[in-house]
Amino acid sequence: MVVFAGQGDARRSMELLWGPRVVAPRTGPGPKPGLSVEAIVAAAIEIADAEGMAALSMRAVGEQLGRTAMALYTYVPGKTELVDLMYDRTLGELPSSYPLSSGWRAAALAVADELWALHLRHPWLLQVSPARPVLGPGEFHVQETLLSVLASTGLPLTRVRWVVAALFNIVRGSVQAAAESRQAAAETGLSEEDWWQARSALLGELAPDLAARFPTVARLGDEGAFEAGASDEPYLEREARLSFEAGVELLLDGVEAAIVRAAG
Amino acid sequence: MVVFAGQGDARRSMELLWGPRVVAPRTGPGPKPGLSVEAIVAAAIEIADAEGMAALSMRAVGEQLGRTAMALYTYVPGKTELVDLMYDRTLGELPSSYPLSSGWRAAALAVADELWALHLRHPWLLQVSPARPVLGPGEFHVQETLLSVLASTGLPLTRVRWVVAALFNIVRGSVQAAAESRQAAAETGLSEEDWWQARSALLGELAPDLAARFPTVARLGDEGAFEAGASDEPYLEREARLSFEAGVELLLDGVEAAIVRAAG
DNA sequence: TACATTACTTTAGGCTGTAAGGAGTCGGCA
DNA sequence: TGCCGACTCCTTACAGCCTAAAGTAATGTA
Repeated sequence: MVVFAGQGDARRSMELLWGPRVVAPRTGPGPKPGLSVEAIVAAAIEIADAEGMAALSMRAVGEQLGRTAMALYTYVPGKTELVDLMYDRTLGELPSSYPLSSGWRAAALAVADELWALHLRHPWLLQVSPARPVLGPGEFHVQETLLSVLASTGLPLTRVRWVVAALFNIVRGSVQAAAESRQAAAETGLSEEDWWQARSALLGELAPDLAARFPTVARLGDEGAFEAGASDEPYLEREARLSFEAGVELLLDGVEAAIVRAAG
Repeated sequence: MVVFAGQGDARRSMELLWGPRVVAPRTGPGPKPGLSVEAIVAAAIEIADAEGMAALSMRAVGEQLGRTAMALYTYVPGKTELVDLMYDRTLGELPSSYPLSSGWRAAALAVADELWALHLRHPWLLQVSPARPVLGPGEFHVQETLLSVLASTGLPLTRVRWVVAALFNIVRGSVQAAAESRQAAAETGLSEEDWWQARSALLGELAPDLAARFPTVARLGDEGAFEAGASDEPYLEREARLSFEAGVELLLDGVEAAIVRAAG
């Protein structure tokens, strides 16, 4: 049940994460490798993007590559490590240069936007990190990017670190809502409005005292917060995006306050 | 593969979430129920608390109650619904009254602390909500609590909503790091320092150009950000707690700025 | 040509959630 | 009293999962 991640496994993982991505062709006996770690990771990412993390099985990845599941174990120690690789490689996609010419705030917003888009392209990322930190180049790359942009505020790095953490959490949290909304719509076939309508009908029936028990939530509903609005964007998804934008702005306001305080 | 959550299932779920928790003793033929939904949920929570979400199987829950896995299906439609119930019941644990006499900021900090503690007591909560919103009383309770406290800032409710979302995300994100740290230590038996030491040794060996590639991260390391410090608290866990506190403060600073802006 | 080495497959075992059908228990009615 | 029907709980079974172990085929070197 409990897997002890021994020294050997840790080394192997780190080698895969940090090692060269194009392996020099082996010289010596034995058949030529038909696959590669990178090909396997790419196939796995493709599956997770298209069908979600639940559909990601070793069999499925093998099939995608015209092999059996067990063939993958020649290249990758196990599924855990494969997922770690997927995660880290994908984080590495984040663009790295953000001009500071328009100020740190604009740059920070740009990184946040890219991070949001990255997570929305690969929503399965959100199901990965419940594991411990992967410590791969991709993860470092994201940290470096965020840290360097926010270090330009002039705040001490030890404080910038917390800003980065909070920003990352806000992005992850809000994009999660958006991703869920997409997935729910795709899986059930129900449009979001239909789903919501069915649910609120049920709520009204099974919890008639809702407004009395949760007055503030009810008031929020009364103020039309949950209306679909005119845009075509699915409502939960728009909701999530707005929450993301507002959260980031709030946080950056807090950073600005900290800068003023430090200067004053 | 794809499960269509039809109308019937939705109704059943909502009934379980919102229905009475002590069921009136049935009158009529048939053996008396030996279990109850609440007993099953409690057993499941116990297992998840003690051994993590991965150890939560229908068989395990049944065993805990002296039954087989299939016995549970008399009370609960399936594992998904059971997890939803666990999630919602646990959120319902959040204390609900936070005096505003010391100001909204103190109250907001208090809620955040309780929410943090709640998640740390039940770290599996973090693996649940990748599903769509449960819409149970516990979830509403948390929303109501946060909303009502932050509504006392005087900001319009539609803006308070984003504050709540951001706050929730910061709590969840930072507590995740703390929970992971605990779990890793428990599973590997390695103390955190040992684990970290082994990893940084590997990093130094496999990625010797780390400082050049990620200068800001390296600078952070140089400034002693990753030192253990004097306290007994495990370092990653302390790190997570500090990140939580700093993130919340930053956010509330942002809220304060918004209040000033609205007033001025 | 024989051998060592490697890629890949097949087989198998122990998990998982849950569908299906059967056994046993009880309340109410004839 | 006897039986029916409802109900709880069980056993069995199946499809899927990850992966250990062993077997097969292909390849380069001695």
